[in-house]
Amino acid sequence: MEGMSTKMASEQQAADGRVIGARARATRRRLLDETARFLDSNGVLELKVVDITRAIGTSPATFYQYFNDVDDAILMLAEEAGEDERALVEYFSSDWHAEDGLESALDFVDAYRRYWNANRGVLRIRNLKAEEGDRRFRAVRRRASVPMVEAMAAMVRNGIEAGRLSRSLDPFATGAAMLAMLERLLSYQVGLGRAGSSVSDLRSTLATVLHQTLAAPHLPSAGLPDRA
Amino acid sequence: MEGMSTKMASEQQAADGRVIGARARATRRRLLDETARFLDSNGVLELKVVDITRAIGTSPATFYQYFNDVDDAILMLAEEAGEDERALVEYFSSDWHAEDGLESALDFVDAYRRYWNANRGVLRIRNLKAEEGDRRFRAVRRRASVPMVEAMAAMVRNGIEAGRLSRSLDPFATGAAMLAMLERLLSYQVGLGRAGSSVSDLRSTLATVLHQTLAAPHLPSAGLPDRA
DNA sequence: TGTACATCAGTGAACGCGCGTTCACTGATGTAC
DNA sequence: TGTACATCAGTGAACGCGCGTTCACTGATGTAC
Repeated sequence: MEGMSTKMASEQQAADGRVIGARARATRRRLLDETARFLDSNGVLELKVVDITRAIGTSPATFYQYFNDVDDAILMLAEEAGEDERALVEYFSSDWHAEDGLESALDFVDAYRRYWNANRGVLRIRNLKAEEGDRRFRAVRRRASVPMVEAMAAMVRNGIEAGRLSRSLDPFATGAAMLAMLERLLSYQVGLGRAGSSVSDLRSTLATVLHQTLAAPHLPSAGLPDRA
Repeated sequence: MEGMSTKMASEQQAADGRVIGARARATRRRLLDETARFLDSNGVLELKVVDITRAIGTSPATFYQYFNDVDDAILMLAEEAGEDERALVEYFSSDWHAEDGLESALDFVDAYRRYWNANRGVLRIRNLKAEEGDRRFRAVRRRASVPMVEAMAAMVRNGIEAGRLSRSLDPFATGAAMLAMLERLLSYQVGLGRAGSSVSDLRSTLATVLHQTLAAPHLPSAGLPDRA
């Protein structure tokens, strides 16, 4: 349980602590990838070590050379996904108030969608476990999302100080709300399609909401009175 | 499988189709309630019929008199929750453009929070199953959320026609996005608390985002130019 | 360059727990007369 | 009002599948000389 250095532990050691070579590392990778594939297609509720290992033509015993149990493997996948998620902060370094601010928002939405689609199975279970109170998954999720939430919070803070945004927004909560919207809505997707909203409707809607919530541009008709 | 009238099936028959009396109905209720309690506290992943039945001092065999399996029970709980969810549309009948529009939004947020907290365990698994592709859970969720999403979509449609809202919003997708934000953010709650946003920050943030996205009031400083 | 030995990597086959599920039964409630 | 019988409701105890997990082993790769 103790004794693993957190950083990159996933790439250095077997479950018994022994250092592993290149061949072993490849096997471990295949196991992780296959686990992710199963999470994408079949879901958590019927995830079985036997299936995973058989699918890549290896034996269940092999799995236990690298992971203590399935959760262990999933946690590592979640950590990897987290690294990709953290990388998304870069999309908040451009100036969303500029003329082409909505473009920046669209770029971010697209990047987030790619990220989500590449990791949906893993993220689904990460979030479930986190919500069910698993401390390890809580921690992984927090580490992944805080940077992005903070970046959005900073924009809101600026906006409030500049008088562009309502003081009834809490910066951090606003960031979290925006992230929540993205996460959840992307997991709908299919259902939405049936209801008549295309992927591009979704895309521009998300970008618009993000943009106006975080950067408060003028609306096309800003300054019109509410209807009487 | 076939042959059950959808409406109120949960209150009329045992798993074998036999009509049941008052005593049986009470037992069934206790089973459902206990299932919900387990979903709240322990989560889906370790839900066991034996535990549920033992907790209310009855036998696993009893469970199977009323439900084909655990999913069956959960589906019924999800249907019940759905009825409560549908009832929330009423909060969109008041005029969110009125002077006290933000109050309307706050009322809705509070109601939604009560709803969510009363059903979090069930909703969590309903959404998970729906996302993993289970048709029955998909259907239950759709029936529950479409009315609310439609109500919000209608507000957006009005707003766009009146020139108050951006044309880059797709009405239905916007409604879905707002619902997504609520659902997901409420399941965070705990994590947010630790990060320094209180429940009341959360409340006013959600209400503000909803209000400005759906009803586009003037902002405190509407009409100011973007910063140069 | 070849041989012996050490270490790394992988696995077949079985064990056994835990749980879903069922069956044959007991007990409770209702009803006819 | 009491008794007999029918139906409803509940359950103890066991069966057995499916899966996680392990152990003792084989095969592959690396290294010393």
